[in-house]
Amino acid sequence: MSLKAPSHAIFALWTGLIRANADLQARIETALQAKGLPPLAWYDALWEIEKAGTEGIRPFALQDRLLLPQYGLSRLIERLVKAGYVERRACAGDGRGQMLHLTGEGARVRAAMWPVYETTLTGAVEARLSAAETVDLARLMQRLLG
Amino acid sequence: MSLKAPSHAIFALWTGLIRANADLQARIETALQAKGLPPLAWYDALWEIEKAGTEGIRPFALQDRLLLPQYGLSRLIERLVKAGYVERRACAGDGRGQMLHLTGEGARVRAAMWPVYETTLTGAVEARLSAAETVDLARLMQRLLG
DNA sequence: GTTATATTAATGCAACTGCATCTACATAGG
DNA sequence: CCTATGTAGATGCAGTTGCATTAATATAAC
Repeated sequence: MSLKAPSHAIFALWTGLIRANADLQARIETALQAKGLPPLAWYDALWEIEKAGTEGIRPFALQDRLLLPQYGLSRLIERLVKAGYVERRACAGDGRGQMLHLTGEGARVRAAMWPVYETTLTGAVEARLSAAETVDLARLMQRLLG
Repeated sequence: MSLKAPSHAIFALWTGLIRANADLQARIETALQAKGLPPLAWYDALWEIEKAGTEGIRPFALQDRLLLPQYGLSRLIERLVKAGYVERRACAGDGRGQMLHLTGEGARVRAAMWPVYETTLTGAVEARLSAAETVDLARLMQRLLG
């Protein structure tokens, strides 16, 4: 039978998690901001909408993927629309709903964000972890998520 | 010489980090809120101030430990003072500064938060990771932090 | 069809955050 | 002493978030 982890190990994990998250997030946001690009949260939304293609996608379907509450998503979409990156279209078959579509400008901005996002993140991780450690850490993190 | 981790492993790590952080944070905040206790951010501040004892502590000294910007800390302290959990006292030798002290009520609330915090966090982690995995994960996270 | 319940999305309001700036005091250089 | 620069902390404002509620439509029960 397995022993329980001592509380201090769990708290070391927890504080490490918080700090690593804050550190990486800050690096990415700073890099994006330095290039005059939108915040990271927009990237994920634009990407999910872009993947939906000509079909479009319903807001409620984005909710789980984006880890946002309903009103948070509603307002994020509102901003994306106002910025001209996303279009709302009526939803055939459900009068309550809407289909979201990426505009050309939205695609352009998403594409511009990607290399900044990617190089900042991989740069920061590779500076500190070997390939093997990265894989191990990713695997353990998945286990932590159940 | 070591190989670079493939980008997908780094992104798996990154999304795992975000989700694990959000998941644990949400559990703790929910548990605290369910007991009518203040948010998690208050705990750390109260605890640091409590550790400072009768000496008290200067706000700028809390900044690094609490991972807050200067104005964020200023306002957190403002709320803690208004709630009656913290006292500001004049700072001998530096007219700009102040010394922060925990009140009895502050200590009581901090103490009430602890078991909720602790059991929620350890419960969530122990449900998914063995002791060995927890230690490994904590160690790798430290490495990620440089 | 009518009523009850559920789902999609938006919104009023208060609290909170980020950014830039400001005030007050401290320290250094002349 | 006086001025210049640095540091501690607060704050105005605009933008964002959380919570609760609302509006509109859909589905289920009768």
